[in-house]
Amino acid sequence: MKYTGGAVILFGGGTEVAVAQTRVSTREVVLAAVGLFTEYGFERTTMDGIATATGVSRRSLFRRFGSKEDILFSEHDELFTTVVRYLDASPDDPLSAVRSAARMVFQGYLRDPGITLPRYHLVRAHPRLRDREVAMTARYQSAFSHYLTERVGTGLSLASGVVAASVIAAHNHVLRSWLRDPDEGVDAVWARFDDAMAYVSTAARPLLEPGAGAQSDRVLVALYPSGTDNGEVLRRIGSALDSDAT
Amino acid sequence: MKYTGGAVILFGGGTEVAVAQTRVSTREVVLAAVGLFTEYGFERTTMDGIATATGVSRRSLFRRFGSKEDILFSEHDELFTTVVRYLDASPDDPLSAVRSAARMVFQGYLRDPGITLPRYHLVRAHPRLRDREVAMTARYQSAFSHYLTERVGTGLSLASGVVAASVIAAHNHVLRSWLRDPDEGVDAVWARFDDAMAYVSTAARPLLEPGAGAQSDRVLVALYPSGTDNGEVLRRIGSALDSDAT
DNA sequence: CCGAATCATGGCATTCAGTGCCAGGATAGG
DNA sequence: CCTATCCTGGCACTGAATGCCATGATTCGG
Repeated sequence: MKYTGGAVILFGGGTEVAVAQTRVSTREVVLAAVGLFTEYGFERTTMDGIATATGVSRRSLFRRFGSKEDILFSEHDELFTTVVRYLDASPDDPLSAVRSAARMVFQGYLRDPGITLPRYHLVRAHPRLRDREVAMTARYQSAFSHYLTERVGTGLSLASGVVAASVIAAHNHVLRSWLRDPDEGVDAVWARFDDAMAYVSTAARPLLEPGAGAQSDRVLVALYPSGTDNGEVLRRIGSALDSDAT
Repeated sequence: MKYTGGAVILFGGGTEVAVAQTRVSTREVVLAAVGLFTEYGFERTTMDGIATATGVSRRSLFRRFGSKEDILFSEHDELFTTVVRYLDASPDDPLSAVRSAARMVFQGYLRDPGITLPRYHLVRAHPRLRDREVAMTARYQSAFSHYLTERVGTGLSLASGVVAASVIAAHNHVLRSWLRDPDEGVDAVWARFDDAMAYVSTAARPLLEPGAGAQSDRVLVALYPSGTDNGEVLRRIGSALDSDAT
């Protein structure tokens, strides 16, 4: 055994410096792996390479992370469990809770650009990693959907699935734009995120209202320019109701 | 070389019968592989095993399918390209075209229960395969989203993403229920599928209307029980408009 | 009908991810 | 101080995936 504890690694220069400490933290390993991936490509980077670069044995890497891909997404997994716990403990209005949860996920990306940004470029380049990333967001979507179904009733499971998918889609929409252009100001990104969430919430709210699931109910959605006179709106809705009379 | 052409395989009895023909069809290989997977489990089934069971060499299996997982999802890939081609050639109302495309996907599952049903159980059992399945639906969602954005204008890209996600969610909702209980009548399944599509279309349509993207516009969503008198609906909407007056 | 070019196939060797097994050192607990 | 438990690393092995090459099949021009 060469190391009795952790190691701080400097790569890029090729020199490795090991410092005896407690143990190599997960974050250190992830950062080192991300660096190797972006420099040499994902598949051309071997677990042996990561092992020698971090000072953690190949065997221990597999034990702690499970697989080479899992190194890239390990902190993402932690975030997921955090978000799920948060949801389970949310007695609030379900839709608001889901919005907050989505906000936590978004925050998880913004908080750690040193990992999420290079990972984004890796994910774009390798279909395999892309699938993995997609699977992650699908896990969030599934968690949101189950949470909503549980809170608003099983009669609205379809609506819950649609709303969860919409929230995730809006989240990813803003997230991708930031990943493509991370130089945008943080405030501006958050503003666009909140706008997107408000947008999708407005559209989703009525779907989750009690009684909205019954097929015998009717939903009326009217859309009109902001300049339209209220009376004109009422006239149009009235005619729509007449033509839709049962 | 042992075989000059295709092979028809009977497994379960363990006997393999090879018949000289053109070449082992993709479908035959997939069915054989699915049989082995369900019988022995996915990871315990080796490519060597599939090779000997089908009469196709291990090397050719990799060449034709790419990987062990890809054998399971190969016909799914074909369907995807078909759907994308269909979308590209659809000059219709974009939302209707997406609905039709979703219908094609659903049909793709119902048409071939001999593959999709055992695959569903495999996917449920193995997280890795589940990720793969999720990635497939994400590809559809992405294709739908891009198609919608292209047709309704880039100003509605967020709306396109949300609508695509909603359509996929509704599709998957009905699909999963069928996969769980495939004994349900085909007509009933299609009825529920069409209901779900109508449901999500109704909610999605206004999001894609021209001008809906501008923030200065207002959207009014009214929800009321089916028994409500039209006049009462108008009164409620009128009061809502008054309280929302700019 | 035949020769040549192209392509698909199979066999072989190699790399590397992932796992089981075991030994040694660290740590906690009595 | 001794022991039980846990974490780590080394070793060996399976199997997926790929590159290379030879061979057989197919197609096409003559």
